Amino acid sequence: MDSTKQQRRRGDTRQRIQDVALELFAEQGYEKTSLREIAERLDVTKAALYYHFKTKEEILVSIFEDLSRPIEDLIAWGSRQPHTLETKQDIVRRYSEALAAAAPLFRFMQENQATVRDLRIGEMFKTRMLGLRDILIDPEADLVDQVRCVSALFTLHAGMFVLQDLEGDPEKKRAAVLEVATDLVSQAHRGADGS
Amino acid sequence: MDSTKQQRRRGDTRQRIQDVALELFAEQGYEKTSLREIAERLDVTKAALYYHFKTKEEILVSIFEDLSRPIEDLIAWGSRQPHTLETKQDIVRRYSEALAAAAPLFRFMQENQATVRDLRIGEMFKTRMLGLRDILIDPEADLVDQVRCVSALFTLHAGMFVLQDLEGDPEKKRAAVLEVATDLVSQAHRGADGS
Amino acid sequence: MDSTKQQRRRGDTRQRIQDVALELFAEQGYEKTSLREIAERLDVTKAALYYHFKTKEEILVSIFEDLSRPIEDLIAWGSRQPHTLETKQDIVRRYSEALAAAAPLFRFMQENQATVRDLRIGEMFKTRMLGLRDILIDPEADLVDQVRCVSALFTLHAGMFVLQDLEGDPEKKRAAVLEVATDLVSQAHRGADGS
Amino acid sequence: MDSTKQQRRRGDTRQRIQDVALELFAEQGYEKTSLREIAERLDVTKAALYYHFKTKEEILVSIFEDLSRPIEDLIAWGSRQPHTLETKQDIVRRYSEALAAAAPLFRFMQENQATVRDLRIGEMFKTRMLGLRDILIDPEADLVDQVRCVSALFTLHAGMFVLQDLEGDPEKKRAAVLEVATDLVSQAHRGADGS
DNA sequence: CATGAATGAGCGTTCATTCAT
DNA sequence: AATGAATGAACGCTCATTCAT
Repeated sequence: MDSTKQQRRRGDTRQRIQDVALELFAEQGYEKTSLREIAERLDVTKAALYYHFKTKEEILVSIFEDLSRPIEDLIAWGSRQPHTLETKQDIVRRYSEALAAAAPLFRFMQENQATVRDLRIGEMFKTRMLGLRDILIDPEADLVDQVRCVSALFTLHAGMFVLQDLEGDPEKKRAAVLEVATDLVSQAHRGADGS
Repeated sequence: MDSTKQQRRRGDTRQRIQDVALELFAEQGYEKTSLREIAERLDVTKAALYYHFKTKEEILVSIFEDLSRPIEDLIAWGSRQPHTLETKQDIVRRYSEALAAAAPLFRFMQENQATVRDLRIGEMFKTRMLGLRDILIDPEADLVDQVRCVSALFTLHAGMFVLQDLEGDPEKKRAAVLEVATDLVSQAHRGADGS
Repeated sequence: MDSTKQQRRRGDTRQRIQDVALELFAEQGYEKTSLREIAERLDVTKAALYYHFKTKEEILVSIFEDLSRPIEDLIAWGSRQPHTLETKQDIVRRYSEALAAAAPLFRFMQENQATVRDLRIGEMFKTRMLGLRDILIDPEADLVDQVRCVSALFTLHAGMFVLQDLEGDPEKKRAAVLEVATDLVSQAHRGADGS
Repeated sequence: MDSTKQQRRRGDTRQRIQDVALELFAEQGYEKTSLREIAERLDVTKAALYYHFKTKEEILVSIFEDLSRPIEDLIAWGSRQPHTLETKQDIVRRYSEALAAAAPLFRFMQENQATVRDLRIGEMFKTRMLGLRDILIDPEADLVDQVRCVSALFTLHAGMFVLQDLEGDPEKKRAAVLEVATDLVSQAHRGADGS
């Protein structure tokens, strides 16, 4: 008797809220996305959102926690490895994959920095980034080489979204971005090492 | 007879609005900065803002137009130069200077991309960026080299703000960022050219 | 346990908003009646109004639609009748009754023409009036007779409100107005027909 | 050296304000016409309006006083005449002319009754109307005949504007309206008289 | 598992008006 | 004869949030 739609909906409302919310957050920004809008798209009431999440911010936090777990794991793993070039290149490659897998979230993070900064996930994200940086950077390295590493990170982040405007096969673009990032990290490593 | 404060205020209110607005926009984001807040800081009423600007957006537009003029000029100049390596390096160096001169504005632009995207300055900014890109990139160059150029741009942008957290002399940091960016552009040029 | 007042309020807020709104709109005009005023009279917040209606205009539209339904029906009915004198007299009589039944609304419509003109109900109202006119007027009739019919309509409308200032039994006044209107329509019919 | 425009403007600003104001008041209504709008059309500042008039209401009052003088005179004249049918017919005819001469003002008065009611001109207008009514109506006349006279008045007023939508020569339409109004007054007179 | 009804705070904007110059 | 600069009050509207049912 139940429509398939209704059956599908049973029990997965929480997930559906997260999906729609992320979509809208990424598309329009956090502030400009209202709970009313999210609720309307899901064909539930605003109050229903509050059954599943305590606040608007909590919705975002839950999305962030769910989708950025692989990256957290990656960083945890990386911290325990020796700071060899191979490790660094590995990290860069895996990070590139992780970013691609959770692209909408990271697009959101990049485009809403001002907002995110004083939300709970702001601190979380910053901590992760610093963790990543510490894996890639040798603290006694040349300042220029340190910048190279940071630059590699930004290349991965921004590359993702800015290059979407460009023509061409997305996989090829990602490969190119990865190559440049790897290059930067390798140059930095050689600099620190080489003397 | 008049207090100095009052004298200072005569005639420069428009400028003072822009200053305070930019400060708050950069600090808290565009959406989270209310006109009430701006007005209170200036010790005028909200309505006074509307004497000088037609809308909230107009305040931002006026700031953008005033502060980004040097960059517009730079791009205009660059477009008329031959696409040699020297030109590119020159552009990168000058762009770095221009960014530093209007740092709060560009910090704002970077941290409020989602918001800015559907404001008038969104289009303006995008157009400028594409202009810059077209100066640095050779269209028939390798995809990887194209990414290098875009990466150089982002390094300049992001480097500015992320490296503020780091220890050390700001001028030295800017020099390091500039070096990495120049490097990237040079590598890209050689790639396109050399083969 | 609940106060009667509170019980009364449950579920009929929408209706109460319409009632108070119409009262104030008719008394002071649409523009000069603020949502704050309506809300205060009902002892709810402005935001509560927005739970029940999307905009201020929507409140008015809903009132109009609810109260002018009988007239819409009357016109629909009239359009399907033969254009005999009896039909016309019937329409006039019934229209007079319908106007009396929704007097505050029509008083409002008459006294706020400039405002109503660029609201959604402006068009609706105009359409209805033209429908009525087409029932009463024979298109090939003498211009003077056409005016008589329009005049009959205005007599009904205006009579309602202007004659309130006058002394005397309201029912008698309505009867007098109706007689004059019927007279005008009859004269017009004879003119068109007779010769 | 001066442009003709500027020369024309010398000294007649007050008049120009009235002209533009009436135009906008009639077109959009009193409330929806802001002083900013009037000032902009005249290419002066809002403050300039306040040099010539004390308040927004004063602008309207001055327009009303200037344009409705002929009607005031007409009523004054009428009050001193014997209440014969000829006088009444004369009044109706002359009133019709006067209305046509100041059409925008009377269109405004009709479409902004709710607003005008609590402005100074509200009282003035009402007084005039009652004066007119007292000329046309015999107090001991039948109620129906009294309604006929009021109806004649409304026919003149409304006819003016509603019939603009209709096809045909404006002068002919005015003549038709006048005929109906005269008719109504004559019938009323005969009724009162005849017995 | 969710809704219906409401709130309090705040927002961007507009308005008629004032007054020193 | 008019402007430049500002004000105070209000307005329509939206938002995240709450809570009894």
